[in-house]
Amino acid sequence: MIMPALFFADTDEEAMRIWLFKTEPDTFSLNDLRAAPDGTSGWDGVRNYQARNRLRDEVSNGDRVLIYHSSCKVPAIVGEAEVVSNAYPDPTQFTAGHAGEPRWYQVDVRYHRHFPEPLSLATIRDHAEFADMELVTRPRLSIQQITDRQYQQILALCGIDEPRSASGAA
DNA sequence: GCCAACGTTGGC
DNA sequence: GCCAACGTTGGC
Repeated sequence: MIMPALFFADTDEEAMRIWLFKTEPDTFSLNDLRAAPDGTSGWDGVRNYQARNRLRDEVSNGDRVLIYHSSCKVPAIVGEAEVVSNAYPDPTQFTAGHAGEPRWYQVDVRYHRHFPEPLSLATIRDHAEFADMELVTRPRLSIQQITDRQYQQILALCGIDEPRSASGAA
């Protein structure tokens, strides 16, 4: 049997990925995550198939997550967290006495930091280099991918002077 | 609160 | 499997 190279690339290397998770701060904010026990909470309530597929198949323990506040006064990237579990069934999908094959998944995330300067959606739209960010091109997707380059640019705009190395390779 | 864009559902 | 109707998202 021949395994496609991509199979190994995805499963062997486990390169750290960078994501952007959207949340409505009125419901669950970065402050709420910080205040959670251990600064850790399950990221539940994702009810979109593409977002679900990413959570289940691509998001993995150790990945980095930018937290974006939506549906609020100043929609913005406000800080950062990290993924501290692999995907598991979202328990909020099961109503009492109605368990079954899980359809929705979640991961656990742990608070890392607020950024000194939140990066507003308006500012992101003003920067041509962010034109291909999913926040711009697919604004409704709740689990978004961030490239390494975008990540470095975002950190700089958010007032982070000495970003952690974004990948294992220096 | 409005409304455009988008995702999902369900009849055929 | 098409597509109209409907529901949701989320910026403004």
